[in-house]
Amino acid sequence: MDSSSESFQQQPSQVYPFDLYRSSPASYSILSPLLHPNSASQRWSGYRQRQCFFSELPVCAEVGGEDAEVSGRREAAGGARVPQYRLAERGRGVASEPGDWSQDLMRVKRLRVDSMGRREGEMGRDGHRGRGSIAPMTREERSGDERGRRKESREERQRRRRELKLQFEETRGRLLELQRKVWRAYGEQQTEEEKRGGEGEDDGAIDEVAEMFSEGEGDGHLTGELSPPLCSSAKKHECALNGSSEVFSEAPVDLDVELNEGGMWLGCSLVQGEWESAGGGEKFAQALKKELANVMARVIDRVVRLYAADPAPAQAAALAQEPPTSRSRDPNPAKKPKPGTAPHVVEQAEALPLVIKRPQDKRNPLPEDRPKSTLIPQSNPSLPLLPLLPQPPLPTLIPPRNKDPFLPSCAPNPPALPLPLLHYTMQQLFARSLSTMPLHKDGLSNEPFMEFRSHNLSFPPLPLLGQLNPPLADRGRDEGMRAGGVGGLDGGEAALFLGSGEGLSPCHLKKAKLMFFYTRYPSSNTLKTYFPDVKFNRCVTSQLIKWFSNFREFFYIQMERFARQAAREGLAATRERALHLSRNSELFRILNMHYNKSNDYQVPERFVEVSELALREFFAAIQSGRDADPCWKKSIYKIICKLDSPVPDSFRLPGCPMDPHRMV
DNA sequence: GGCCTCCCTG
DNA sequence: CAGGGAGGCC
Repeated sequence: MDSSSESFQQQPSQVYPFDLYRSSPASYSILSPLLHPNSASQRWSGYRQRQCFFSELPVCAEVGGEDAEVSGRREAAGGARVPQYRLAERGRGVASEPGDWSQDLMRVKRLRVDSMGRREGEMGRDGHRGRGSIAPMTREERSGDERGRRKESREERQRRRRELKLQFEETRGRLLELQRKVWRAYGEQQTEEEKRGGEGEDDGAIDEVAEMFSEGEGDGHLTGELSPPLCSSAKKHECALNGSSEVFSEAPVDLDVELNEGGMWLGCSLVQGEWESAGGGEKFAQALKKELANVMARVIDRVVRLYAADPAPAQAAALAQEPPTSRSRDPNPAKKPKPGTAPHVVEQAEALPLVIKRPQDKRNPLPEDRPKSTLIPQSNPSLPLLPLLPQPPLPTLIPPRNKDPFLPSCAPNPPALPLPLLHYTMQQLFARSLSTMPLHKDGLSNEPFMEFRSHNLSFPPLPLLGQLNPPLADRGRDEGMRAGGVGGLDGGEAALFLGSGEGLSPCHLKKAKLMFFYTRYPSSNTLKTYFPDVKFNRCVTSQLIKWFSNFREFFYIQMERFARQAAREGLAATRERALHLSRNSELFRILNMHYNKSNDYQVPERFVEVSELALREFFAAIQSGRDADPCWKKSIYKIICKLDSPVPDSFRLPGCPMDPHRMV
């Protein structure tokens, strides 16, 4: 198709676009780790490690007083327990990144020691100031009172800090939970993909996700080794944007130092002076709240945007994950169609009375052409998003695609739905299902849809729906069209998205139409073979048979119409031209429009031949006056029904086969 | 009778 | 495209 896969070949250094743990932990906000589950699983592992050993540490602020070495050992001990937490380690883990981890440990220790030193220094200064500013002999009593008050207020502050840290922990826990869900939803297969990525295959996908997440973000956090622990310029900007720059005018002290004993990371939203002073806790809480709100909004926004994004680049990225397959699309070389000769037909909505129909069905079923922006719901307009906060590099909150084989088998032509999830076409989902479907050995690799598969594999695994709303998603899978709803979808939308499993969907209709290119008279057994994802009963079978009956009807009507038109032509040359069915002819255009409305499948040459034969038969019958006989068409039907050709094996798979030549 | 197809109609 | 009637075939 194109060289898209090459364009996603990454240098090793590019594999981890966010490079989270090469920067000082102090350069990230408290939520940075939550936002950085890594585009690579090892980053996730690393993050989990940190989560482990940080959560193990006491929340109490006084931890900072403990011996750094002891603290280090505790960290190490926490780290040793990592494996049970690692979600995505599978074949990759700490061992693959021992350097980074130990470096991080050292950094943490160093920061902690710095913090202690700084604190002691300040306490010393305070004490000195106190001794110097208060006359030791003459104001002894007042000094005692003041000390008492100070002690009281300090205890109060410490109490507040503990409370705040507890709140921090709680919030962080929730975010972690959310992140885990998203991670599970989006798949934990990064490791496997990464392995293949060693051959440079899937870096593009990772990078694509990375790009998506880092888009519009400040790049200050992407700079490599050991960012300065204090506010970078970007962070100062962040402070300013947080409205705290004028309030916290002191030299900023990274709160990581203050808080990391509690297992938290916090950026430079606050400076130590304010934090320590009376009311600083309140400000701190406000700033924290703000940041949490921002980050939550962005997380949601990013997740939504990921699914709303135009699948094209994602597809391209995903292509690289699939082994290349043959470009030949027809098992029978004699029937191999010529590419690119069919006129483009504008996509239209279809009237599908028997098929589960939603009001949206009347709209354009292929939302690809719609502007992205309309597909991206603003998660919360009231929440400040990207512009308000120069963000740390956004993480691959959603890990790369899952290989979950248990996907709904049919992804119907998606109606234009507000939820970007439906942005993914049935073709994409169909292609996805390929990887897990048992296939006929012969011919499949030559199927058009196999080629499509090799070029279109970017879509989130449907288990995401299960994560978002497991019961409903399951219902959708189990009950097909009768799904009650998924996420923000209503029942029908969910059903359309989730595919069938039982009833017939627009996807099946489309597939049936494409099958008509090969077989005009399919037996019910044939239909069962080629609609494996349909639960056949009498009703469904008749409906499918009825579809083909309607297809034939339309076909023969057109043949008769054009045959009569040719018969009216006076000149033999004109007539001959009219009876030749080229891919540029009006008749072909009409047929293609009817059976291949989206024009994403190349009409097989065999169908063109059969159509022309039918046209000539009709013409001959009309010319000879046989059409006077009420049964004159039957002989033609007999001829045509013998011209059925085998349906490509790709149609045996659930979903809709796609012609790669049509892919843009 | 069951199934299939055609034909007509909406 | 669906519903339904008519006719043919097994």
